[in-house]
Amino acid sequence: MLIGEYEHSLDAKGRLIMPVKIREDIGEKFIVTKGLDGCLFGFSQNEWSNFQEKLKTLPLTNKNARDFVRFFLSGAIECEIDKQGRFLIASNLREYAQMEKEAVIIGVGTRIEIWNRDKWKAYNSDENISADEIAENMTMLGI
Amino acid sequence: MLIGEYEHSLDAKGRLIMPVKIREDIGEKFIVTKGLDGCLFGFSQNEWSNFQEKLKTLPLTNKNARDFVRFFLSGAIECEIDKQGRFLIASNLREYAQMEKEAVIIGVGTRIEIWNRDKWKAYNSDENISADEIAENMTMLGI
DNA sequence: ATGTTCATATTCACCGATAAGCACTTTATT
DNA sequence: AATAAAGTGCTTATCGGTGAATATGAACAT
Repeated sequence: MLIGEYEHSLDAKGRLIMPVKIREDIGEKFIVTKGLDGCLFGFSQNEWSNFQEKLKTLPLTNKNARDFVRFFLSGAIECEIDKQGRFLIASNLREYAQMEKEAVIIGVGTRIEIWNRDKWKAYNSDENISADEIAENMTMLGI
Repeated sequence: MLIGEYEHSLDAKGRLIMPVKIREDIGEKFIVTKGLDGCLFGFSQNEWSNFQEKLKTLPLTNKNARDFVRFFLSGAIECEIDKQGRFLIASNLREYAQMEKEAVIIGVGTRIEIWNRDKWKAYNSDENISADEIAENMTMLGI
């Protein structure tokens, strides 16, 4: 189960440290894709396989399905954690998520998310996310 | 599994670099044909057989199906990757996909797609691809 | 407080992938 | 046969990815 929030910085070549506490769970090789709200998603090999299987079932003839599959697969890259615990974020993904220097990695159960630090702060502080609202939604979900 | 997005440029003769990460998967010889949404499709020999098999199952009595089959088969050409990792895109296919200089190759699971860079950017613009729709699809797939 | 260890940050050097230019070969056209 | 156009192959330069070395800083033990 991936949890926690970790702040780190990209080096000049666009590499990022994978926090030790996550490294074990996500594995040495993992998949990074474009995510929602301007972040990147990171999946362990296992989680990614599940996801892929589901994508395979979608029909080529349906435009909506093509869009969906293109979004995730074209945006996906396999990353490998090097001896020093870093991984390279491909330049198109860096661009998509507007990553420059300061980054935040958060654990979200089945995946991690990689954010531009400022965007993450904004996303949280913004009345975007209020604890009350979250609690309300939880009730709706029967938690 | 073919994934990722790679930006490269055609040389004066219409040749394109095949990204290293794709080269292995797609094989030295592969099939390029007209694709949907204005791009070109590229299949490994194996995936091309699968694809052909699927086309065969379509009912020839249906005009729509006949058109569909003709579209893919008539445009198909076998390409070979040269020692320097490039392949030539036949001129009729180049014309079809409006390839001039800047190209994008994306991996989409069982095939690659080759796009005119600008068309790909336009396709990915906000007006075309909405995060809400993607999120909705994710929910439907239980991701 | 001091020293030790481990995680993260930063810098540098090297190598391979790609871009670009050019020359040669083959095919088509006149 | 001469010329043009398209296709193929080689060479060089540049840039990004990769690995190594070192520095910084936090956590922990003595």
